[in-house]
Amino acid sequence: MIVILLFLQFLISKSSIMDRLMQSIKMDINEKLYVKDPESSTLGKKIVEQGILLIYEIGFECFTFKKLGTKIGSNESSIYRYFENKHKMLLYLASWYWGWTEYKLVFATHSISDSKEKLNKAVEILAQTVKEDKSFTHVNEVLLNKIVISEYSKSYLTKEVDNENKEGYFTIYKRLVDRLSEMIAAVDPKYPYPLSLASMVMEGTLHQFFLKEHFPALTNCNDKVTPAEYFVDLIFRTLKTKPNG
Amino acid sequence: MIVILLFLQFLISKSSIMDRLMQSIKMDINEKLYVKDPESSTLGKKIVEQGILLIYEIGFECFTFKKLGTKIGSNESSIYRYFENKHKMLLYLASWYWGWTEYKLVFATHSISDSKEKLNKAVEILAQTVKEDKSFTHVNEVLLNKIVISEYSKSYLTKEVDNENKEGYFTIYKRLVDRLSEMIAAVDPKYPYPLSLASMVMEGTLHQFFLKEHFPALTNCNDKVTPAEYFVDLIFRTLKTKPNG
DNA sequence: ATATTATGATAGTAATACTATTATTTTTGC
DNA sequence: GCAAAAATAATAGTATTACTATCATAATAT
Repeated sequence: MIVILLFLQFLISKSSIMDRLMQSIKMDINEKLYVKDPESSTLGKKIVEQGILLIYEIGFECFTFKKLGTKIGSNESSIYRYFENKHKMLLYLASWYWGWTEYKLVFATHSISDSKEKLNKAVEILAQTVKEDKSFTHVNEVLLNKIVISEYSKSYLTKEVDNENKEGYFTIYKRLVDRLSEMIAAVDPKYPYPLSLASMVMEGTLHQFFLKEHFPALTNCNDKVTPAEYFVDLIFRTLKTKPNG
Repeated sequence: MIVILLFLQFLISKSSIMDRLMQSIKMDINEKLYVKDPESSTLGKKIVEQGILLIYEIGFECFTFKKLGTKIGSNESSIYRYFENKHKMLLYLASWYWGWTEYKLVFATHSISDSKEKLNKAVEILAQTVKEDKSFTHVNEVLLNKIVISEYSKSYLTKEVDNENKEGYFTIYKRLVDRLSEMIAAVDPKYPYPLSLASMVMEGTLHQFFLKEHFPALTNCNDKVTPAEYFVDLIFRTLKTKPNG
């Protein structure tokens, strides 16, 4: 009996509820990032789905709408009716990713009242490896996570950042940094750099994953030590406290 | 009398010796990064000098050898005789920058025996704002620093990283991370993540400078709080000790 | 003074990053 | 079931990029 109950609980916590929730969610992405909402048609979803695969395969630099057109058996010009250019498409995909991450974060932390436990959970969510693709949607989150690791910086390291920031293209990401910053401040209201610590964790996580893959000599993260462990440890050392203590 | 002595000491520490040393230094940059050594001719130096200005002005994406040719009144094809392509040129400039930083780091820390003081100094050097251009060379370090902040990530976030890493294009940067990591380990040999902490500081510094400029709402660094202060504080909190104590 | 080397000028190619126009499907509303 | 509307595909065209190749000329070294 208890075995069955535990198994049920496992199912609920690990999969069902969360997954169903995620499937019914429509990401709230800045409308200026697309010409026509890719969620509104089959072709649009195909563009996003196969776009993710192609960017993952050949990298953002080599990725072109022409190649994507060939891959999906569609015309280049049709893709231009959904996205102005590949930069906007990257911003769109990034917003999708951070929106998805935000849902996971909010879902996993909202019911936690203890501020340390909450922060601990938040960092685990933000720095966790996206392992399985449980989605029934057209978005492969595992690959999208890898794209974000390798390409996200390129979306803001441009001469147009300030304008694009004003247009609200980075809103979701900024809100995530802010949420994390608030959780840090809740644990230690006297810590003077909650924003910098939060933005550093967000960006540093992607970087540590990248190093683990391409510069293993520059990180202590590996098969046994996850970026999440490193950052949880870092945060609680910095705030001179322990996750639970 | 004491005033004069103090003034002399100020001059030596702040400027003369260091500057002269730097001017006579030839950066030890991987030879595969250029076709012909730009240090070996007037045109080569001009390409580097004006290249830095142009990349700073229009950003790496918009930067082309044709535009640089026009700027220096030289032919596009002549630039190709120095660098294979703009990506290699970026790697070259980055190597120059990290080589220069390494000199500053080694010079400023080698005589410090106290490990905490040494680490403190190292972080200050790595995270310091490059304010003045004291150089008599063709390289404008202030602008190069800004280029590194905005463009360095693009030099390794590519599909070719692993090959280029094998070719040794990132050697100097890696050595810097290693040096910092060693200094961290010297202060706290039991700290389990010295490499991750070091690589995070190196990368995080650039990121905090970028945020300060373009996303001030995501950082506590500003006119009064420098990234150096934030990172020194972070490191010594993490290692559960103080810079001098 | 001449051979060598460096630089400049010109031309050319394939690919990129689009825009515009027209044709053909597909969808939908009645 | 049909016409109108909307979506997609096909084609063509432009300016720019990222080169390569060749040849001419200028600078320098012996």
